[in-house]
Amino acid sequence: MARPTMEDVARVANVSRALVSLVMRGSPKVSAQRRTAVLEAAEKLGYSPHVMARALASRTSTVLGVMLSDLHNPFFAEVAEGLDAAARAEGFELIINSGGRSPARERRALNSLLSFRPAGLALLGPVVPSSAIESAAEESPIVLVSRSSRLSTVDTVNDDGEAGSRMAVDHLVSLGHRRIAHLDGGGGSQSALRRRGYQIAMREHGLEPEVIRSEYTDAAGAKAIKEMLAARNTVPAPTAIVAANDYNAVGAISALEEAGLRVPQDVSVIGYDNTSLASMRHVSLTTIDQPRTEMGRLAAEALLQRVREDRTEPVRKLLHPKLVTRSTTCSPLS
Amino acid sequence: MARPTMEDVARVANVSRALVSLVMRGSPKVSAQRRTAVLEAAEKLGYSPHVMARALASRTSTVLGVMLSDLHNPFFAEVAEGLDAAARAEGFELIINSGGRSPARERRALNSLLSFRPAGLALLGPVVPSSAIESAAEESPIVLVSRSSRLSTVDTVNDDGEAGSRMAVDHLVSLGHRRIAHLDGGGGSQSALRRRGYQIAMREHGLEPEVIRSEYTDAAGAKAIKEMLAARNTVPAPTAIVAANDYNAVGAISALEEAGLRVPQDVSVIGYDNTSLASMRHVSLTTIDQPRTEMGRLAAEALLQRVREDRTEPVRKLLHPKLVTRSTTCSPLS
DNA sequence: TCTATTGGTTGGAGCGCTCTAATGCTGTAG
DNA sequence: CTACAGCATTAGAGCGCTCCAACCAATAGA
Repeated sequence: MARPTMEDVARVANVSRALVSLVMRGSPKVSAQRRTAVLEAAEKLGYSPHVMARALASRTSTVLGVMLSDLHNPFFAEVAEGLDAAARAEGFELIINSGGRSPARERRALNSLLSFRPAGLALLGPVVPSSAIESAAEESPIVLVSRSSRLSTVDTVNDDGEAGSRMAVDHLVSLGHRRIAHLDGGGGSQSALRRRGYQIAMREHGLEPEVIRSEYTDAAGAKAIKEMLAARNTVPAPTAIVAANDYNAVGAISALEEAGLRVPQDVSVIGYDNTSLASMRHVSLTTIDQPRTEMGRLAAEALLQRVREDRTEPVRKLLHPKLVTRSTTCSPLS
Repeated sequence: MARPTMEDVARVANVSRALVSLVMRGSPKVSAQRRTAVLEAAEKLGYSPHVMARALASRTSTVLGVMLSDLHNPFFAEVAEGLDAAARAEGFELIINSGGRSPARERRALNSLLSFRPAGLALLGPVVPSSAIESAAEESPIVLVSRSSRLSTVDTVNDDGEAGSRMAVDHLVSLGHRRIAHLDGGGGSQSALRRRGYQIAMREHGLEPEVIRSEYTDAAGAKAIKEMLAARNTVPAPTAIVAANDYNAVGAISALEEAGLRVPQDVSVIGYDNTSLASMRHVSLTTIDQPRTEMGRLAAEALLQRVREDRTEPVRKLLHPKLVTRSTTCSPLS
């Protein structure tokens, strides 16, 4: 288990440790002859540099910390993949961590990442209070994904949730729907924006918004629909639903079908995120797509700019969502 | 961004750096008075120890590397959570990494993790050739989850895929099914075992096994079913399907429904893994549950035993799956 | 011929920490 | 009053690396 060190390589290659270091970092000021000698020795010994020692000595880290608020949510997984690709291309390593949707666990995860003294930190959909983000920002550059912030020390990458919701409404209106309800995302990070977009679009079309409180889960979506249907006598049921996100939409669809309503013939449903879930044949959900990989790439870019000190003012990236039409929306019957 | 060091804390607390080190590591041989002085100074400065420096100096790492073969698969996410909880309880940090289901990317991910000189490595469903695992095992203790190995240097944690498949068959037979087909997982890690369990169980019940080649994805499941139905004239269609995993099952269900067959009335379908997907109301899939969190915990335990050198012989954990009955299985109609 | 210059190479200090051995300081026994 | 524990504390070396300044040819310019 004892791995060879630079010293070992130097001895075998008959050069100094400093020269090995230069070769390992790909310095141009090494003769071809020595370079191959070093590389051969390294190869022979199975040497690879010790990242931690390197970080310590160089006082610069090549580690980017990533905290996913939820390891289960495929949305974050895909943002992480975009981040990973971009970071790797620039020679950075990713260390990932999960906060389990709980502020307390997130805070611990955050500290754990910080203890690695990363070059930067990407927080995907964090739910910690912004004071925690602020204090973390004193120790490392930070980029937030799917969460906005007024802090001048952090960058943000978000999709335009307001525009996304408007697209959803526009789509339904163009199909002929008039009674369109919105299941909102409760305290979830982007829910206020999505709700606002929905409300604005409805009013623009001269329609009355109807917001139903919900959460970013399928159980909450089902519950909200059930309660809505129970009140059907007093309030006429909508012919279309703009759900908080894909998970919520799937729950809503289940509840609608259990109540004997067909989707989309009786009620159209539109989700948000375009997670892998939505594209599954069995689900085939019309939804609003966020450019997840691109968001990851932009997050990496923002971080790397700060690391290189190309920039100190905060950057606010706002990406454009787009409508993906599948099988859960159609014109209302009547 | 310059964080305080132990030296800074020592200066403020009017003690030596070594004493601060002792306090930070919770040593009992420090007077209460000095301890509080140090802790106060640390608090005041916002000090927290530098994990990398610590690892370097102590020649022991508190980092466990985790490679998920696929960040999107909720199965691995949950194993990772189990690992995380167990590791954290013992004072270890997790660094996670993804291999994106490609051997080449996995190999890189593996090297990246190794370059942190972790205390141990957990590989969840890896697809790299076992030679890569063998050489990694020379540098760090390794535990494999959802992959078996004959290497005496690595531990493994698996569910009993053979038993799981048998449960699936037994369940269907007890409902009265006789024509039960299996969609297999192709080259996926546990697919051979699941296939074998299916075949053995079928023969035990005096039934003829019918294996249809597929993959661990919903698209593959749908494709396999379509091809099967196209051949219906020659081969009578089965009344029940044992799918390779949940994703595969969901694809299969879509294809069946598109062909006008009802699930479960016309065809029962049973998945494998009991991922969050299966429990979604809209899906409500009968499936075989693997104790994912427990698997993560056992993986962490295996690693930590090796780290502490409590053990050098390999350990092979085999967990018992169990049947979860939901809405996609019932007795055949006739 | 004697400096400059350049390009390759190296020793040594030091990153923030741990760990061993040594130190000072009680308090108790001889 | 000396001796010796026993405990709390500390100096100093060293983990594997980077980086700076110094060094040493070998070549070029005067």
